[in-house]
Amino acid sequence: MLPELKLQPLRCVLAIIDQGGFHAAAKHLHRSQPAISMAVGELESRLGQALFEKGSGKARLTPFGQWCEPRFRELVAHHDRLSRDALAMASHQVGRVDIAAVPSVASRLMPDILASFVVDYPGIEINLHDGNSELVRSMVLKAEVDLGITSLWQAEEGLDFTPLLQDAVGVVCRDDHPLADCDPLHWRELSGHTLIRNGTSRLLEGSPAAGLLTHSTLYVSNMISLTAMLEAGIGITTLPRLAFQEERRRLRFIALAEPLLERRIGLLSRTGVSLSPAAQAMRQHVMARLDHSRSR
Amino acid sequence: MLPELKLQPLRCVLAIIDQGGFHAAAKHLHRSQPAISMAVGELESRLGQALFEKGSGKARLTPFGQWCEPRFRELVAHHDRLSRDALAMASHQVGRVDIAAVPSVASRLMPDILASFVVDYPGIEINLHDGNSELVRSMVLKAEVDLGITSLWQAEEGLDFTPLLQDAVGVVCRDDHPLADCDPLHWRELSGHTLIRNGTSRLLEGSPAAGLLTHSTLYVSNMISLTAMLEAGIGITTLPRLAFQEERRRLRFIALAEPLLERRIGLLSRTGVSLSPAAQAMRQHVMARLDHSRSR
DNA sequence: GAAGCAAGGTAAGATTTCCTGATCGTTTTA
DNA sequence: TAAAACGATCAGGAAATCTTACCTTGCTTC
Repeated sequence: MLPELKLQPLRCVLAIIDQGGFHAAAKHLHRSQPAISMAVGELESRLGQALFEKGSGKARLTPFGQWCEPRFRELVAHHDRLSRDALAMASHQVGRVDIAAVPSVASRLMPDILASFVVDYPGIEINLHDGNSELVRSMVLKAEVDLGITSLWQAEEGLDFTPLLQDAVGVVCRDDHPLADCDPLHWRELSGHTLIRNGTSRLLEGSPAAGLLTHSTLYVSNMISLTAMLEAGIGITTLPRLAFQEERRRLRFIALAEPLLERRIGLLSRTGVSLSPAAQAMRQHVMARLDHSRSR
Repeated sequence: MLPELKLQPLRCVLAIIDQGGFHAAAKHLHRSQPAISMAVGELESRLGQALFEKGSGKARLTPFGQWCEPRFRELVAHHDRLSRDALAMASHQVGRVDIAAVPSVASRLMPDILASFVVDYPGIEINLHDGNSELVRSMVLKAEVDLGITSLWQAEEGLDFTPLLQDAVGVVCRDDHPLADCDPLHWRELSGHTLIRNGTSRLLEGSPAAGLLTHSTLYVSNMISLTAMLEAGIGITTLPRLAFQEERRRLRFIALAEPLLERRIGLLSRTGVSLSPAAQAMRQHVMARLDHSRSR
């Protein structure tokens, strides 16, 4: 019913108009002149009306051609805009990526990573959320974010986990604490000290040190509160190294040698759906940066 | 640089989405399933990103595909709209035609002609101007109208004249005038009577009756004024039959037998530029109608 | 759990589309 | 009046595109 107006003949018509003739249009489009002639002829027969005046030496539009010209121009422009946008989207020049990361990663690793990312991909909009690993997991699962950076307790249906780095658990205490100079540290040396649990304490579960948790009566989830309590000398806590704020002068981080507890931090994404081009770029960038930083 | 997004593959993508699978889309588009597969594959490689998830049994969009879908739909819709509009324009279903006609034609012939035209072409907008033959000529020449219906004194560069009908000049007088019952009439019988000239009087120029004009001291261009003066018995005038308002009971039209003066009324259009589709339809319609009315 | 079915992908051949090079008629230019 | 430029036409060939036939995979069914 409707004739299919291919874009190439429309471009021919516009080129003839703009360049002022069939020959000029042919040169401009890198085609031979007969190709232009035939494309226009085909289009005209499809529409049932001539676009250019016949018989006269020069190429001049018919009234119908004049009516068509701006509309052809519009359609071609629309196509070109879409083509450009789609290509930009596909080639990671524009787009949007939503990431969720646990606070330690968000504050310690992401600044550098994102700083270099925005240099490489200045057109991509980035949204960074932070929350505990459970929140990150659920945001990825519900597709609220494209990527998560977190530790995963166990493999799960629908989630793909790519390990990035190992983060060793250690003890944090004030610099005047009796433990402050014991390095390396065995878990048994902790017994008898006041242990403040926090969101990462479940890393101890299943290890020989798990028993320490049962004797702890303090639980603080907020990192700022926790730091303040440690600085006040109220007790000690366990933290992965990445979660320890090194700029706290009065606090010490002492690696736990026995047992050696590590959380595996990695990239979390949904299986099944592939990533948006922007998210692909981000994923690749994160992996490259962390591989790079690990190797040096 | 920019990839050429052909419309057919875009239609394939939309059909797959709408029909829920490659096979269904193939049936819907009357193609074989591999054709769909290959078209999509071609498009994906052109964009550098997959539109559909690979490996899974069903056809599901990637995030990039979801981004593309509404845009593809828009572009295809834009194309279809243009295709439909252009076809409607080309096939005289819509459009606009501007006509100028001399008053006699505009009031005596055009009503019937336009009445049947709007039945055949309900979508075409018509603009009818009227004015004396000089104005009609100039409007056509300046492309202010597509067509003119008038008498033309002489052929002119840039104007194409197609005769439609002959309009005999006669004398108009009140029914109690001495000439009222003289039929046929010779121009010499007019001498001695008060002659009121009007816009059509120049038809007498170059004829044996031209001398009458020099003895006339009255000129009235407005037809209503002229009619009133004739009905008041002030004098007589000459008019083409078409310009004579037959519904004036007190006025008579007497054909001039010697000399037989006729104006040729015809279609005026510009040479060089072809007519808009709507004007083509109008031109054809006018010619058909007047041929028809002349033959009966 | 093997058979059957339906999904999409792949390969080879045929068809259509599209482009090129040569040539012609007409119009404009020198 | 000759020369040049423009657009149309034709035959041949290259490229895209479609079809038929067959394969692989995943799910259903008995």
